[in-house]
Amino acid sequence: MALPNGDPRGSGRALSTELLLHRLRGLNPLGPREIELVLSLGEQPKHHAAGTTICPHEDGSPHPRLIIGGWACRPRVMLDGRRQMLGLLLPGDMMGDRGERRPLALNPVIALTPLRTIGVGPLVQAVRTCPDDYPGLTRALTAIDRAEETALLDHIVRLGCQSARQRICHLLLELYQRLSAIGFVHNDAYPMPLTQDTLGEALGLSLVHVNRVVSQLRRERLVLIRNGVVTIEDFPRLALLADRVDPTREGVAA
Amino acid sequence: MALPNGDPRGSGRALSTELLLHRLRGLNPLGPREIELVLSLGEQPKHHAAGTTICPHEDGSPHPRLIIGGWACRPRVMLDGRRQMLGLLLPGDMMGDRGERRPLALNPVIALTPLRTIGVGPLVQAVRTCPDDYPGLTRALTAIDRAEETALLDHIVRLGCQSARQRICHLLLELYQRLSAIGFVHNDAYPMPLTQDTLGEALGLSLVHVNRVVSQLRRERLVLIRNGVVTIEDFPRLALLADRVDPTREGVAA
DNA sequence: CGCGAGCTTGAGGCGATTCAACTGTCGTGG
DNA sequence: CCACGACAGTTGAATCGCCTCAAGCTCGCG
Repeated sequence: MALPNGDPRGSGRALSTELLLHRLRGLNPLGPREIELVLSLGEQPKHHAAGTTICPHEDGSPHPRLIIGGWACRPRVMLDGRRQMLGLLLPGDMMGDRGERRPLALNPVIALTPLRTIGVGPLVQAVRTCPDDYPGLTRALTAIDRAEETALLDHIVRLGCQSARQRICHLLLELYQRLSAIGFVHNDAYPMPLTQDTLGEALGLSLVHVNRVVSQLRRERLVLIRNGVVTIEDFPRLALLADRVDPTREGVAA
Repeated sequence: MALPNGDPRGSGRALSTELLLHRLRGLNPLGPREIELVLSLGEQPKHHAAGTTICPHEDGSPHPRLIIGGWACRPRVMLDGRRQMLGLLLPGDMMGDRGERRPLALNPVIALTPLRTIGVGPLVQAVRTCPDDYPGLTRALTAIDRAEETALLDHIVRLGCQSARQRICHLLLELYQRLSAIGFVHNDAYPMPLTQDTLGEALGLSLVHVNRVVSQLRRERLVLIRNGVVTIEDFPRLALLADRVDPTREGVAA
């Protein structure tokens, strides 16, 4: 059940395709032929150092890759040099060309931690040309697309009409849900390698203010962020404050 | 070349399919078979009063519709009753189901002006089942999808890291470009039926502040907004201020 | 040991919000 | 015909959230 953590070291091609398969099956059940296809691809995994730009999409189409381990972001750079994150990428997310439909894919992706990815070009290609042969994979890839856009919409809500407190809580809850789906949450806690600076770039806040709000949330025992680990301490209050209902967690609170 | 204006009255089925065809051809050249398909659909146009919610997507999938005339928006309602616009819809934009790929389509659409739409369910269906038969239409629909996501990304940039001044200018330029593509711009001016209130809901600003900034922009002779008409008075300065480069207008300035 | 990256804290200022009142312009009905 | 309300825009005053500048802190690491 538990998935190896995000550590990008410790590898082997076999393990990588296993991880890919695990992710896809988590999205949608796959038939034997589909499992066969995934495992037979043998696309070599790649490692990227933190800070590397991976997907500049200068000329041709960079083949789509799926993140196996580590975190990344999609920054948009403004004239004055400031950056606005369009989104955060976690294990199981995709980057690169997806058939001309996603301008999001044209934006650069930068590794925030050491990153491990695996090429899924042939897989995407196969599914695109004959989707009827791979119904489960088709739905799995569609689910990834959908999740990506859902994240964009949530991001707009945060930036558009929430206070710094709300934005931070809202994002932490989103991360909770996304990481929970891929087995990174244990005891209401999950790893969070983002610096407060990067958090600010994602949320449209200054480093200083992020710090103040985060430490206040800690004092109020709502969330605890320490040593790269986020611990949700009061789920109901947090969800209420952030104006975000977790669909997977209806009525869990006493 | 010029397109009839956004007035939703003045109708007839024939004219509506003509408009639909015009929009699609503006996106991508179509072959005779494709033109035939579009004109043969005969989907009845609908009128919606301003303020109407059109696409609540409660139960089944509301068939996709294309906007022929008028403006609409996609609001997301928060707990405290405030609204955040996820986007603005202009003539030529689409709403409703698009094959499970777009969570954006699940959000309600509300008419901001009297609105005229035409159903494109069969068309989308035909293109989806055998895209190879309608390459031009396929590309046209893809272009609509792409434009939608591009707008989302621009929206994030505005909300995330721009001042009120910049946000307003940035949005006005986006509208300029989108309306220009469908023939609504004449002499650097275009119709803009949004109230300052709605503008604020889109940009994450208060009505009062929108007003102040808009009137300052007017005093500085950058843009003029009056009687529902926006006139761009100083393009280069505006683009620089908004940190938005218009790809269709490179080097036009003296 | 000293350095750098990330985190923390204080002081001051600006941008945007809220509350409130006032204007102008419609369409409606007495 | 004018009174009326509804609606959009305008303006002022006070407040607050967040930003910037500026130091100082605490680690881990060469």
